[in-house]
Amino acid sequence: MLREITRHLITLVIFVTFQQLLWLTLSAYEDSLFCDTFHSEEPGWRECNICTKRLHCGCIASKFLLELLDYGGVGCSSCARSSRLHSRLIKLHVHGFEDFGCLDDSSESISGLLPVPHIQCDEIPNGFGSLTRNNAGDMESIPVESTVAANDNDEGGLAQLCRLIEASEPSLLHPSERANTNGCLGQFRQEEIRHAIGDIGTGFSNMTLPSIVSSKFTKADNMSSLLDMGDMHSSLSEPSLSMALGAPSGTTNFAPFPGGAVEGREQGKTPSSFQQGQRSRPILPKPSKLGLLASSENNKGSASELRIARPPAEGRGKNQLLPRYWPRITDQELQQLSGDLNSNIVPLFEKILSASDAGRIGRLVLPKACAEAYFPPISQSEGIPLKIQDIKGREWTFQFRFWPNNNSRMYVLEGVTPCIQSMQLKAGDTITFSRIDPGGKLVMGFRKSTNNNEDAQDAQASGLLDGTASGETSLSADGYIGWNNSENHGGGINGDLLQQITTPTEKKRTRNIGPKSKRLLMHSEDAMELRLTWEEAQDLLRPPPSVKPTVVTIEDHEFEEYDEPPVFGKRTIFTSRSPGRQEQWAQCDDCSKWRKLPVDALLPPKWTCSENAWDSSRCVCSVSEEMTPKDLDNLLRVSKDFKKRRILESQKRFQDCEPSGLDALASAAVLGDNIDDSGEPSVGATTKHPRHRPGCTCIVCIQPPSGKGKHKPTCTCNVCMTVKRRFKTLMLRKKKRQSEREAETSQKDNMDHKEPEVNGTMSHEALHINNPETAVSQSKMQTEKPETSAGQIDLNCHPNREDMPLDMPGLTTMNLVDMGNTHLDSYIKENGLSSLVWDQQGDQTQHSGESLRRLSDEAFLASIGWTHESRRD
DNA sequence: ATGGTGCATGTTTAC
DNA sequence: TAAACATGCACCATG
Repeated sequence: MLREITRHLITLVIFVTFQQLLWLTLSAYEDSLFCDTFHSEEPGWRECNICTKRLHCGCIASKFLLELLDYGGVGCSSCARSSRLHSRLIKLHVHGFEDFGCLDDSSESISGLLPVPHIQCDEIPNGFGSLTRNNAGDMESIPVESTVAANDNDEGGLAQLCRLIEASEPSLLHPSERANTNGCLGQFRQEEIRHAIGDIGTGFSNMTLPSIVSSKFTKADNMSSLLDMGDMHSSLSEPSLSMALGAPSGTTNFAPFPGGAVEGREQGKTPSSFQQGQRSRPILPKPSKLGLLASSENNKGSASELRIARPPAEGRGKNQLLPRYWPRITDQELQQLSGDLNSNIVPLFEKILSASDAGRIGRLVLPKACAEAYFPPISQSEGIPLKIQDIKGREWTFQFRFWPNNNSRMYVLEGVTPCIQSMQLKAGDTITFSRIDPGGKLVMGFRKSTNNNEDAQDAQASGLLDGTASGETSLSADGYIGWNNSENHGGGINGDLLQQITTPTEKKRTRNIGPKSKRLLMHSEDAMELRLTWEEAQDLLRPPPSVKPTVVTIEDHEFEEYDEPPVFGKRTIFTSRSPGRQEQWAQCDDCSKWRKLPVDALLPPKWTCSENAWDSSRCVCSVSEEMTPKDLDNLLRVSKDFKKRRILESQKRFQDCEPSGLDALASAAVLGDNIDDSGEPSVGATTKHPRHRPGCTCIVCIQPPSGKGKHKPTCTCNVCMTVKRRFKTLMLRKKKRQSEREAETSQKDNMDHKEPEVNGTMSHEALHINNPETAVSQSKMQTEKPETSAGQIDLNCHPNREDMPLDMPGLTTMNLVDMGNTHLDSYIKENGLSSLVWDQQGDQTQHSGESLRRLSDEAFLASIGWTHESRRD
């Protein structure tokens, strides 16, 4: 690590030193600067085609081992290996930069070549390239724009260089190195790095082809290979090249901007660009992340399609359009589209769908500038219906409107859900808007992001879905305006060529990553998964080992407080095969055998038989299980029942403390909330579980101590009101279900008596009792289908219970239990199960006893209107 | 209970 | 720092 840092620092110093020397030397030449387009007038001198400034290449070469080439470019004066390249590339071959791979003649990389595209005369002093390494490990150069280099004086060369390296090759520096670098320089702000990225990216975006070429054609001095590859990619690259270079596009119908890309604020910043653009000067749009995208996409491989952000077409206020909304359509796509539609397609803008855009609300937020530029003007908030044709020719009518927002407007397209769904778009995909000329008909298309959701989320969370989001991989050529692969109309585009790979480093910048953004996109499935995982985790929480809790007594109630966070423990199950005797069982991680443990045993996350300190006879995996498989099945089932019974026991404890009916309900609610019905193994036998910590806002913790007389029937505290409200709701719901069920039952009776009531709830209960296996599965079903469960339980309720007043003073847990048992007895007798008698002492066989207890538990829960569903509430 | 609507608000980004 | 924008949320309508 240290060596790496040192190596980089040395490299930086050398690099900067060289840069400073170059600067000084070039400055000495004053007007003798060179351009990327120059011609030879006399030996040793080159003159810029544009500004006619002259550069005596020989002097430079002699000092810096550079030389200008007759056919354009700069080569190493010693090896001349990099002497030939595209005329718009200036290549610097710098000795002494072995670290970047130069001077390695055998290297397959572009080592040591510093193509500096579009260098203009006034850029040369700062126009030094830094190196980056593309995905394939090839070396590429990244031009340093004047804006960055201008800071050189402020930050110092080293800082700039570090920044450039950082920006151009985030992976080059290890994070720690990065930190060190930042630290030592003390002035590297992420912001600046970001700008550097943008700057560099812009350069790339404008040198798309050259950069690719230079990176791909490792024998860069081999013009033939360049040409060969150029032929191979000519269809792809040339149009983009022409676009990128700002040359008048003769190969595309897309030429809607008289001023090219240099417009708006760009004009002010690069005034010469416009002029030069008239002379086939490269377009130098404002540095933007877009450029980074282009560059990143350009890095993706030799066969990458070049998706260049196009400056917007003419429109109102088009000058204010952010580059992120610039349409990125390849000329190839454009040509194909125009051909397919037999018209001239004018890309207007595009937008990456946000979660809310793609959501069910059906509102697509339009970029304000885009909406005002390309959509009809609207003065009323209600807006106007806007017809937009999709790529299948279907015409959609959206409501184009706006909302007042902070003295501004927020434009939306309403009613886009059907369209979005028909295109099967999701957050992260890009929707595009184009115009068909003549006629001005609006057309919408899309580009699918083949990345998964999390990528989109990443990008979204990190604010990268603004054009730099690289979720748009595998961009279909047809897809720009909606021709997805399945609907490919042909066009001879090799899909493979369009595969684009995104590097993580391009996706994620140091900014906006992490919890800073609260807008993490979480899809429902993910949220559900997370929730379940969280719940599972909750069940596995254990008090921190070897940490004694601080017992705080508040109004006669003891609360355990832990200074340490809880720890995860191994899942165990609790059961009570005989009355009053609780057991804990754990499964060995090695042999999967179940071992019995003391109830109070807490296991680490990983536990094996060898750690079974409580049973020396079963402390090795080779020893058989204590239980038969059948017992094991029962055990698992009983475990679930045990959990439910704990509810009863806890409620009994509350009842012993003279609880009111509300207390019982509240207690049930609390327990129900905390003890899920999932049948999952429970934590140790303590109700003061460690999850309740200071600051916890769960219902247990916010509830005032419910000691004696704390909650009277007339109490209107939040807890009581909540419980009352919930109870009332449950009763109403229950009553409704009851009536529905009665109607259903009577209807069934009238219809058919032949078919046994297999699907009826009673049969289910009977099966529970007669068939333990079924009982287990059914029990599981109950867990998974709370509604069904509730339905079953309802049959056990006392008919009069429906009218039971909420505040009935006599409503105690014991009453409820009694009622439940009464109902159960009735139910059993009614169903011919009189042989199975509820035995409080547990003298029954294990199966029936547990089943009955379970039924009793369920009956109790039902009797208080407490269903799985309500517990989840 | 669910979904639509309009607006408010917090976050991000560009200047 | 202000504008833009993504999303939250209250309110209302509907089933």
